[in-house]
Amino acid sequence: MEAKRAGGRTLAGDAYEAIRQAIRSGSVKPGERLRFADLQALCGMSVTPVREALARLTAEGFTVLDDHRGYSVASLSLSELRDLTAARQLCEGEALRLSVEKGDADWEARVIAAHHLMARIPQAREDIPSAIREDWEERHAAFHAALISACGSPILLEICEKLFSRADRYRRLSVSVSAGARDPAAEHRRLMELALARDGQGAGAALREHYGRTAAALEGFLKE
Amino acid sequence: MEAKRAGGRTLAGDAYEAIRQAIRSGSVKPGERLRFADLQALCGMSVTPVREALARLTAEGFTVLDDHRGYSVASLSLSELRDLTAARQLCEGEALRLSVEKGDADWEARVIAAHHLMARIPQAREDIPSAIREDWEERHAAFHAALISACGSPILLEICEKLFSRADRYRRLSVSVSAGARDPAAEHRRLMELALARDGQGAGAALREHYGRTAAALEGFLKE
DNA sequence: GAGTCAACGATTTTCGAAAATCTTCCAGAG
DNA sequence: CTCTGGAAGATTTTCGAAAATCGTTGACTC
Repeated sequence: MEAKRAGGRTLAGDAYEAIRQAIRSGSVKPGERLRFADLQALCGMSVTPVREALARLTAEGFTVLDDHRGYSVASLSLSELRDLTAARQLCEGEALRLSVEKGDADWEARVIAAHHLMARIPQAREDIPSAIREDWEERHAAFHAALISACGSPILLEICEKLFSRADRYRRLSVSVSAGARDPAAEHRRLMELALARDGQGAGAALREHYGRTAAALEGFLKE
Repeated sequence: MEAKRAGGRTLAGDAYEAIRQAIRSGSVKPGERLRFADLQALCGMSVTPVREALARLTAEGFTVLDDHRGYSVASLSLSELRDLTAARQLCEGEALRLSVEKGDADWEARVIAAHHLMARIPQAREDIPSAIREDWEERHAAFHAALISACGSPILLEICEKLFSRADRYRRLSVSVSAGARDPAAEHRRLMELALARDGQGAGAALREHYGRTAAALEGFLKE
């Protein structure tokens, strides 16, 4: 959704990555308050770039701002998970349908390549089977992005990307809760096959079901 | 989508309002570069709150950021209008369908009240018929927000609000281009009647057509 | 004992200048 | 004449401290 930072263009970009990583990995917990003093120590910089990073994270739903009370990590809840799932089913389902309809041979190649990269490595870490592998998560995001990449709507793509990254923390929970109970590899393969077979309706339905299962695996594990 | 600022909670909030207003009113043009020196003079404050305001505006699509080259006003284009229209038809159409399905008597009252307030004043200014009245635009936004307010999905509401405000600049153009050619009052009334009659499909279709007409009125007027 | 209010401590928010970066422009070589 | 190199100027980005604000504590009144 924004300019890609190779890792050192601006300090604000670095701070964004660092804080985002701290939130995703769980080293700062949902609902926890984020003090500027701590974040400055963590990122090794002054307050200004940290402030800009938090502004971006807030726009993406990772943090929340209370005037004069500062920022804190957004909470996780069952109701937000349901809401997020429904929104993703609507937006990404439609984007996939459009993409299947409009995609050319380049798009097919992108989908196949992304799927191959993702299928090549296991989802969970070998040392901690309840934890997700960072590189798998990256390739997983790339696969879903590739699927909808031919939809022709930058705005829809931006919405989908935001929703996808916002669902990231729930996805991690899902892996640790339902380790081995599902077969995500099969679901992804089926998704790809339907898309390449130009079955837009079927692919959309499979995607919605795919997301529905992830959400269902977390029902009962989250309160409220 | 964020905490409401009564007008003086933080300077950053004031800067956000001021710059947003400058962009919407057209006193800074699409594509134009926004220098911090100018904005500081405009807002009467230091660089820090201006920077935060621009971060928020960028998240909402009003401005764009190039690393080390600063911010500039987002351009208008025919392709973005089409994209925006399609996204709004998808998201707001679904939100309206859900709202009609779930809305209670309070929701009905909110819709009727919001429509009454909007219908009570003319859309265009009396002195400059090609310019939109600020208070009408406010009530127009409130009416559309009321229609979908019972959809039960905070995330979908946030997306719709962002898309609606992002379409604001196109809407102003539409008024100046097609002054008198359409009858938006009738469209709004029909929309309300279908919603109150609990015709979710019909209301959704009417909304999509409503947006389609606004977009069509601008075809040929925008290049690219 | 309950309630009010002022002062304190912690934290955010803002400032004004310094540092870093990009763009432009001009001189000099090929 | 065109292209490369580099210094000057303009602008963004970052810093460290000052100002403003919020929550709390504790004394004081009723």
